[in-house]
Amino acid sequence: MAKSEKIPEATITRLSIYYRQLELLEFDGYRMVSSDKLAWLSQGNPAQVRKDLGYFGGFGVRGVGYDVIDLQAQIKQILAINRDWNLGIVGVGNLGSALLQYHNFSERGFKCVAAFDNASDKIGKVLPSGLKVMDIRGLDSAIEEFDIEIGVITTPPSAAQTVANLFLKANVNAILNFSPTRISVPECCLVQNIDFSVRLDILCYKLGREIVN
Amino acid sequence: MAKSEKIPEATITRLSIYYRQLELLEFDGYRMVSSDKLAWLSQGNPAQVRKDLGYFGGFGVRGVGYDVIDLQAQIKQILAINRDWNLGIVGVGNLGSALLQYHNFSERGFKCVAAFDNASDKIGKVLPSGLKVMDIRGLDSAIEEFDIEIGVITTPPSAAQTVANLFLKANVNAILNFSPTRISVPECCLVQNIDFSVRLDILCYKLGREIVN
DNA sequence: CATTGTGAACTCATTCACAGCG
DNA sequence: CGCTGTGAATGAGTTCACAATG
Repeated sequence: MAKSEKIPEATITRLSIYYRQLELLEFDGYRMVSSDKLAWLSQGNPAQVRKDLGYFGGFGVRGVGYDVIDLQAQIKQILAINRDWNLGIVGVGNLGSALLQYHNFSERGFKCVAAFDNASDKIGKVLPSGLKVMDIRGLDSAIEEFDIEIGVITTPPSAAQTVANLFLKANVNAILNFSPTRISVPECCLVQNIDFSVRLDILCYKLGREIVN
Repeated sequence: MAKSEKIPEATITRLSIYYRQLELLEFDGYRMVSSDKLAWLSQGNPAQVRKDLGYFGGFGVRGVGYDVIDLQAQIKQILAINRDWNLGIVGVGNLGSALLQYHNFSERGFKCVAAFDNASDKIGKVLPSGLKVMDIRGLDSAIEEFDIEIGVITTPPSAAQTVANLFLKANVNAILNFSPTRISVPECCLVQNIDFSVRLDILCYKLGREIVN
């Protein structure tokens, strides 16, 4: 019952996954779902589903399950995705460009409101979305103007720390870092790393083991 | 000493990160590094560094540290990234196209050797890399021809499971899944998910908490 | 009576602390 | 003497098992 126990980050990850399954369930016309079914769909364990949800309150009905619509609303509220968030992307290379057009972001309320680069041949270019690439030197004022809340780094690794510092100076203290390096930031700043090659390395490690064994 | 203890996946993740720092250390001219320094660079704990490395053998010299070059070689061997791996990418949208040109992959020995889509306006198109987009219906034979070992899914979520099944049928049992959905595969198949919006949801959750508290 | 909610048990991962060694 | 390697201690996260209940 919303006891302020420490909540594992893995729980938050799973809530996000449950949420997606709930969308599909609603689409398929389900009104209620059991922890058993939700766990199965999310490739998890029913006890875990109940415990995860239990951290935030008793959303279920004993003997029946969880209301598909209601639980979506609850999770949206918990994850604070019941509103839009403004993203600013730094680094308009291949990956940055892809993210700027990525439907999955806009559909889910993540709005790319500004794009920055330091290369003169990119600055001023108008992207397919209609957004004009801005000079990184204007980051500070743009953050205020566009109310950017989350910074996205899609630069080469050598520039990542510099960009992070710029975000920090401009009071953006949530960063999604796609560059394959760890940036160092003060306690107050939230970072999520998405490092493709670490993921590939893990696959290779396991593939390597398999072949050996 | 290579005791076949169970090794945490987190250890593998960290090895990948240590490896990157070792590259930088070598570049900066360092010959030796202590667990203390490597931990600091990798934003971890020195005891953890030693334990992680200890799972695979005693690579260090007491009183001195680890040889920067030698440790790189050891980690490459452990992660099985001391050779190239062939990737096949399915879904030549924004993200897929970005990955196909992503330098970080090719530099690290991950070779995109084939690209597939099901949209007739994409099939046959020649990508900047020189690769020609193939019809997904030719996946099976292409996998053999190009010796594809790792399948990359960059399709919309609705197609992800279908693509995964195609990979499985063609005996590709390592998948990097960028679609924001969980695919279900048999035990023998390795999957790594890279789900951008889950990462963003985590940031939002924490941002939401901060504002409240 | 099926299914939730949750303390207790358990499993897995991290950190400590120090013996071992170059 | 300094730093590694590692068993032991701690801490975190998951699963069990069952009482509570609509």
